[in-house]
Formats: sequence, structure tokens, C-alpha cells
Amino acid sequence: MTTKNLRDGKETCPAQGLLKLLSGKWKPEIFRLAVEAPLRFSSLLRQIHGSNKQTLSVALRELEDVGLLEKVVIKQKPLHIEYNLTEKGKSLIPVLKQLEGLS
Amino acid sequence: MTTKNLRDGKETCPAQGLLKLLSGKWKPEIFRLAVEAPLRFSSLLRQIHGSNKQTLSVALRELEDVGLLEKVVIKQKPLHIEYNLTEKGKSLIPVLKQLEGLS
DNA sequence: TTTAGTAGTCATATAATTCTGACTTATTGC
DNA sequence: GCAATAAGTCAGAATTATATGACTACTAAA
Repeated sequence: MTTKNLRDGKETCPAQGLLKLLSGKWKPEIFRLAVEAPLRFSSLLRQIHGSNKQTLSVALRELEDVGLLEKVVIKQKPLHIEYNLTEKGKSLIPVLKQLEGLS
Repeated sequence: MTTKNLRDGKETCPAQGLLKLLSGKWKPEIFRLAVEAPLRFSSLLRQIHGSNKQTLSVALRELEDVGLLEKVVIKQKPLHIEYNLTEKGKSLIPVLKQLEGLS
């Protein structure tokens, strides 16, 4: 799922755009971890097995682009960056909980 | 999204499996049409622009495999086949409506 | 038994996504 | 200035998903 595709806006199915927000191999997992605590890149890389920097980096940017996560730069000893859920991101939580309930 | 991937069952995110049910370029659209009325292959092909027999055929089979659609063979003049929502499929409707509400 | 309509399959080609490993940038402390 | 750490980017390879066009199977009516 490219950012281009995320934005091409030719959807005829109203829910499709929102399903796409979490489409891709790792975004649901990234989102779930973001619900639990603010994300940091290196920690994400350690927690998500089988993925890689490139893919996670792109996924984080796309989640940011669609307004589900926001990036916060923390100028500490070694540079730190946090990804936090936005309000829009938080609004998805109950829907995902409902989805879990259906399994 | 292959059937293999749909079934490999290595999810750590509880909602991911269900998000995958409707993953792929055409499944959300197929599902939406199935909510409106029973699906027929040739009609689907006419209604969904930009896709093709092969892809729709695979998507229908996957939706059937995960238990969202059921296939009904109707032995009429020319052979007819209908795809209908299962109970599981119907249970997804309110969740998708909620998703629409978030856009 | 030929023909027409529906619902596909198959082999192959193209496109999109994900992975790998080397390289880059920014910050702080020595 | 130099090393260490975090957070990436980049080019290219591998994998997965989607598209194209030719072909097949089944049914019923003529």
C-alpha cells in the first residue's frame, strides 16, 4: 500500500478508505503497540519480529500521513522520537475492539 | 493477500486477522455489494470496473474460505451461482458502518 | 448435436509490497 | 574533533498481488 494509493481517492466503498488506514502487513500490529504505549523506532524494531527498518519506517510515515499517529521529537542525550496516537487514532480503538469480539 | 497468508495464523494482533478478511484491492467493494444483494459473477464483473475475472474469482473464493460469503448453485436455464452473506458476514456490517462514521 | 449463456480456470505478464544490507544524519559526551 | 547511539534513507532483490487473454465445463433449448 503506497501513500499514493492511500490518497488516490477513487473509492466507491465508503469503508474501504478506512480499512486501508490499517492495511499492510505490519500496520495493525504497529497500531496495537501504539495503543499500549508511545512508540519508539528501535523498540518497535525489536518488538516486531520478521519486519525491517525500511518497511516499518514507511508504515510509520503512512500512519502519520493519514493522521493516526503523530511524531514527537525529544531532544535528549541520544535523539529520541516518539509516535503517539492522535485523537483520530484513539477513535479507532473501540471499532477494533469490536472486531476482536467477532473472532 | 493469498489464502495461505489468510490462514497462517501467526497473528499477534487480535484484530489483524479480521482486518485481513477484507484486505485486498477489491474485497471491501465486493462485500459492500454483497450487503445490498446476492452476488452473481457476471454482474460483479460488470459492476466492478478495473478488475478482472481471475482476481474477482480468487477474492470470492477467499471470502468464502473465511466464512463471510456462501456459494449457492442454482440450476436454471443457464447455470446461475449466487454468493450470499453468511451470519458471520452479516455480523461485520455494523462494524463497517461504524468505520464509515469515522471518516 | 449444435449453439448460446454463465461461470469459471490456466499460464503468463505486470505491478505493488516487503526485505536486505550498506550508508547517512543528528545529537551528546569525551 | 571523534566516538557512540538513535533514527532513519537508499538501491536493488525477492516475494506477493493483480491483470490479460485464451481456453474449459456445465446446462438447457432448438
